[in-house]
Order: sequence, then structure tokens, then C-alpha cells
Amino acid sequence: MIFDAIDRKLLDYLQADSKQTNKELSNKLNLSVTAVYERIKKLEREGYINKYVALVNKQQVDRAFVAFCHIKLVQHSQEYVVKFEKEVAKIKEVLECYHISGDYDYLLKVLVKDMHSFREFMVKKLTTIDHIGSTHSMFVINEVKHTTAINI
Amino acid sequence: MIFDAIDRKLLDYLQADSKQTNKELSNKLNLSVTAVYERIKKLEREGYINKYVALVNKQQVDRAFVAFCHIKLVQHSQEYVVKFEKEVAKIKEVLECYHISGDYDYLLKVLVKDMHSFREFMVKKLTTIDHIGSTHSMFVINEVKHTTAINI
DNA sequence: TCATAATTGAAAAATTTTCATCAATATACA
DNA sequence: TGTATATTGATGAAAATTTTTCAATTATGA
Repeated sequence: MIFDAIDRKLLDYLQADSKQTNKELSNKLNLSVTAVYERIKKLEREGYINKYVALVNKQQVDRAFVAFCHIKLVQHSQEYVVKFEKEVAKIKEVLECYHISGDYDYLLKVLVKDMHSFREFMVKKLTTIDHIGSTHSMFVINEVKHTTAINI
Repeated sequence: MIFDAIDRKLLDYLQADSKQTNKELSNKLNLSVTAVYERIKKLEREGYINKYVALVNKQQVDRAFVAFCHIKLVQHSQEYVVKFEKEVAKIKEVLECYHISGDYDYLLKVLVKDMHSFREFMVKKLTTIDHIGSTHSMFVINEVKHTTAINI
């Protein structure tokens, strides 16, 4: 399968706004509506596009307080790691969790209402998970850039 | 405007899959197609939904190497901060940039092909920005959880 | 009770999807 | 080299589906 310049542009457009009609895209790409349709189906089939989602305004739903939490486990046995990852993935406030290199084991992105609810999250949800050694939290003062679009 | 339990469910569904038809949603929500249509329009109008996007598989487009970079500026004058933020936002490898509390000033999420291209990114793009004092990079070993959906 | 807001089903408009056909490109072969 | 033959991708028209509009009806709250 050949992924060409048109496919790249199409991915750009769909990453920016997936609600554009095939007719709009066909104008931008100088193709017929059917050609656009077939290319999109191909991108979906070949796994370039994972899914289509609505992005929600976190201010509007009262989840504008963003924190990053570093976490160290007390031990790194298979059992502890699997358990921790399973538990942390279940917490709705945790949108992202990465196993990372460096001083800490994990980096979490956490969305809550405010500092008070962050404390609630730490006490009631995060630190109730077993085997956590230490944590270190950083709070987002300002979101300078935030995109889901991969620019290839 | 009243945001009720049905709106919440609707936001959940649209954050999970925005390509569902209003008919499918109307079945799940036990509403008519038009009621679903009007509620979605309301969510868009009131700013609950920012936009609709396609999420791309980073493995498929060769951007599977994820790093988080901490950055400290040499100074924090208005001029330096503004300049840095403007420049870093332009770099396509940087998907996210946060001004954060703590030992470092910024946290960046960076997507590249591999370690070699990460080095290229650091040398050719990031550290060519003026006023950067120090950096500290962490590499993602495993993505345990990654969602764009805010669970309210 | 009245006014407002939300829901419904039907109709209209628009979009997606299918399909037969055509054009361009590469491949096989004499 | 030149010709026949798949193969791939594109096109426009038609069919199917979905979105959008609209008038009427039902809830909801002051």
C-alpha cells in the first residue's frame, strides 16, 4: 500500500476536523467525492485512523485543574507492576499513564476540578493503590500547546 | 441551561466514538433522533464540545517514540517566556507544552520516530530556542493508559 | 393556567455509499 | 520493442442513509 502526499493531507484535515464532508475535502484535495471516500476507508482499514472522537472543553465541565504526578513503586516485581497498572487505569481522573525512564517509574496526567478535589483524588484514589513508594506532583499553570494531531 | 444525565451520557458516547449516527445514539438514550440532534447542537453551541477529530495511530505513521521533556529557562522575564512559548508551539514534534509548578518551568510531550530522531529534535529544534537553561528528558517505556475522554 | 422548553414523527435536504465505467500504470509475453 | 492484460485509482450517477427542518404535541415550571 502506498501512502502518498494526498493521504498525508487528508490525515491532516481529518485530525483538524473530522466533521468535514467528503465534498468539502474533495474541493481541498482536488479529487472527486468518491475518491475521498475510498481514501478515507483505506486509511481506516489500514489502521492509520484509530477512531473519531469529540473533544470536550474541560473548563466547561469543571475539570480545568491539570496535574502531572510522578510515581515510584516500592518494588518492581511483575506482580506489583501489573496490579498498579490495572488499578491506576481504572481511575477516571487519570487520563494518561506512562511507564517512563528516569528517577520515577510512572508519569500520570490527572484532570480534576480544583486543588481540593486533587487532594481528594490523591488521598482517596491514588494512594489507596498498594505498593506506591513515593509521589511528586506538578501543577499546570498554563497550557501553552495541546493538540491530538500528529504532524507527519 | 441545564446539563442533565442524558447530556452526560451523550458526551460519553461522543467522546468514545463521534461517528455514531443519531439513530444509534437515540436507541442508546431512548430518545427520538431529533431530540438527540438538538442536544448535540446544544452541546456544540454552549461550548461543551470543542471539536471533532480523527485520532491517528502513531505506530502506523512512525511516531511511536514518546518523550517528556522538562525545561528550565535561564530567566523568567516576560520577554523570554513569551518568546520561548511562541517558538516551542511551532515545533511539530511537540504535541503538548505546559507551564508547570516545581523544579522545572515547562513540561513537553514530544513525538518522534526513534531515539535518533529524538536527538535530531533536541539538537536542531528544541535547543536552538533561546534562553533555555537546562533540560531533562524522560522516555516512555509503555503507554499504560491514554484517553482523550473526560469522565464527568 | 399560562408560557416556555423539550420531544416527536414526517418531510426535505444533504451526505454517504454503491456501482458500472473509464483512464492510467505496470506486468507479462511474443 | 510493442502489444495484450491485469491492476489500481478515479469519475459521475444512482441508491441508501443520515442530517436537518418543521409543525404539532407533550412536559415542565412559574
